[in-house]
Amino acid sequence: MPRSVDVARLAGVSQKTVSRVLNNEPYVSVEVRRRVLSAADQLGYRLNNAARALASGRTRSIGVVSLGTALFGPASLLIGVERAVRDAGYALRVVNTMEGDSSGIAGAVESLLEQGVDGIVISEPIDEQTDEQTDEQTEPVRVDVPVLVLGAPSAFAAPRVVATGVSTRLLARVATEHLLDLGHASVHHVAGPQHWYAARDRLEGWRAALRERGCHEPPVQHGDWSADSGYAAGRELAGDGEVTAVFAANDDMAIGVIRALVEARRRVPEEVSVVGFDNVPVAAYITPPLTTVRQPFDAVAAEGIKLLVHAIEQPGADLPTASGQPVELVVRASTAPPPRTTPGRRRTTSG
Amino acid sequence: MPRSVDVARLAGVSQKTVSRVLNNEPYVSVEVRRRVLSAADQLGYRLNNAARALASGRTRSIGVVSLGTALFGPASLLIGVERAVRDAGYALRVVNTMEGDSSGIAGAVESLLEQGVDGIVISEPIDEQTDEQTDEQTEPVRVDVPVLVLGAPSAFAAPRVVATGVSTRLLARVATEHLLDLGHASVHHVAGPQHWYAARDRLEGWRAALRERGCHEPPVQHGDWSADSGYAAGRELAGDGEVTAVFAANDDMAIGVIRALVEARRRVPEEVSVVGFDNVPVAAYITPPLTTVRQPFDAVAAEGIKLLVHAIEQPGADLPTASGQPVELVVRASTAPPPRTTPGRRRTTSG
DNA sequence: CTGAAAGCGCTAACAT
DNA sequence: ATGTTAGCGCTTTCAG
Repeated sequence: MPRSVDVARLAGVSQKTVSRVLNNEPYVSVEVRRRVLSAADQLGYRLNNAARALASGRTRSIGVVSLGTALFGPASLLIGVERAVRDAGYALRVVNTMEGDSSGIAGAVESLLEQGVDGIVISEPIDEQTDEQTDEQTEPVRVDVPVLVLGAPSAFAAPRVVATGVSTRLLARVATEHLLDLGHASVHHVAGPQHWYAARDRLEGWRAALRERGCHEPPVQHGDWSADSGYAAGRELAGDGEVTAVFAANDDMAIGVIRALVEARRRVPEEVSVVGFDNVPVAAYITPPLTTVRQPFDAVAAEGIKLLVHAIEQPGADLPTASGQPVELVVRASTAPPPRTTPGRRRTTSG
Repeated sequence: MPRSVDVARLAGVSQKTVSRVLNNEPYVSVEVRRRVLSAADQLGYRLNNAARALASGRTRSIGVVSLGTALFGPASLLIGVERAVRDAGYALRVVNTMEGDSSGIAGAVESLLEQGVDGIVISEPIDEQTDEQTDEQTEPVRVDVPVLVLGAPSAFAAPRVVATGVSTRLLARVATEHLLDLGHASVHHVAGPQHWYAARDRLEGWRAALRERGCHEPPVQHGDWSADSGYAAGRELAGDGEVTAVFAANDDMAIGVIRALVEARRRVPEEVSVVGFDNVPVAAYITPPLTTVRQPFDAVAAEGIKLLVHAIEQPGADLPTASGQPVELVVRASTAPPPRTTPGRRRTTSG
């Protein structure tokens, strides 16, 4: 493996000059730069990042703590993060925390810190297990690099938390209002697992919309993001004659709900409208095509990483460019006005 | 930041002994080990990986070149890879190659090599652009670490390629045979983009099944994995009265196909059967529930990483434990026997 | 079982 | 605009 001294020798310059060229530092003549580059190329020279990191104290890498799930949301967010990190000239290191992991986020952060990262992204964190027995005096990790928390405020206590993701509450609200605007008396909700901030956030958005319109708040169905759980919730809902509109916290659950309704001979959208969340690629092609709201994952990731990199490179004041992403409701065929009912003659199931 | 000498001082031992303890090297008395560990804990000591890498020449990290897509297959594979890598005690670095990337895989590999990785995983590679103008004398990257290619043989020329992923051909074959077994005269295929090895592989599996049974091979429809493209293919297929069975190269496209058929008033599965590929989580909940084949992503990733780590740690002979994964066809409601037709009276659309 | 010395390949400060 | 001198914090010999 050729080292920078080898390049220097071949180019007839000092080793430091090679370093200058490779780091695009100023004060290098064009001629020398050319010679160095050519020598490096000729030798097939590759910079040794470990040495660079050791000497400079910076690794030029960012670590991300992500959920080990192929769910559309987390997966899309990770892709956005990788792209943004790479564009910023950093390398990406990934640690997944499986749900129910004992060490959890703290352990993942610890391992990233040990690897040496200049910044950390915590993507869509879920609440730590606060079981009594797990609490073996877990002293909080000492985090000395900036941390970007994507999708949950205050989920991680660290000195340098730079941004605390997007609120999907507004999106949930828009989804709910869409149904209300169609004339539905109220909207049922199939929520995600409540130890996910994203799930709680959407639930609150739904609740807020209902309150503002003075609508009755029906009991919440709880799912785990899977179509499977949506199906289970849908079976409950299908038995309730009051249900005319359902907002599911993600598209997969919405698909499960629709399936349950269809099996129960409740027509979608004629009898029951369903709205999802995410706009997964197949949303437009299921039957009926699903009305949903699109999440701007790439934009969120890009903006977050911009902030994080800023915090890494200029540890001064940070710019809270909370440039609100546009809300995009995608209306398809799964939503419609409620079935006509003569007021007063409406059959009620609730006691 | 405390260093290992600080720990040594506090524990009253030499710095080398600290190193021994932290690396679980033998020949350290229990008492000394305890003292060192306690001192390290007390100081909040964290090993510096850059220094370790510089001194040892190994980074204990593995790099993965992945596609920047949230498609179920690639995303699932990445998760499996992360898990396996972590279980093996390595860190994971990720570089995505966006489709149509000019530098492509070679560039991604180069950047991983510069970061310093002990091994490289190339996940589901697509063919490099072989356009004339892109061929600017791209000298092949000099790769001096073992490489694991997941999902495509010989896609990357390197001295130490250890394994060359699973063949999905067999799975495609099983899917096709399922339709043939139901009594269909032939099976149409909606293929993935042909610069993906996975797509070609499945196409060949389909073709092999047809050939073996002496079936006529209808023209192939080409998609890009999206439900959108499946829908377009489905519209073509819907217009052809001969079509009674369709095998799509992934579930998303299958969903698109079904949508197109439904819109064209061709009933699934009564008139046309559809089989997908992957067993995405919603497959069971669309209408009709989709028959598909499951891919064992986790097992594939685990086995591949096992091989890679072996190649890294014992650069001797490698064990080709090609322990074939079990094939799993998931039969649901989207497939059924073909509609009854009186021989000779069948309406034909083709000229 | 434990320790001392010698780097790993680079960047950071200070020359020149 | 370029070169010199010190380390960065570990692991690796090699001695005890």
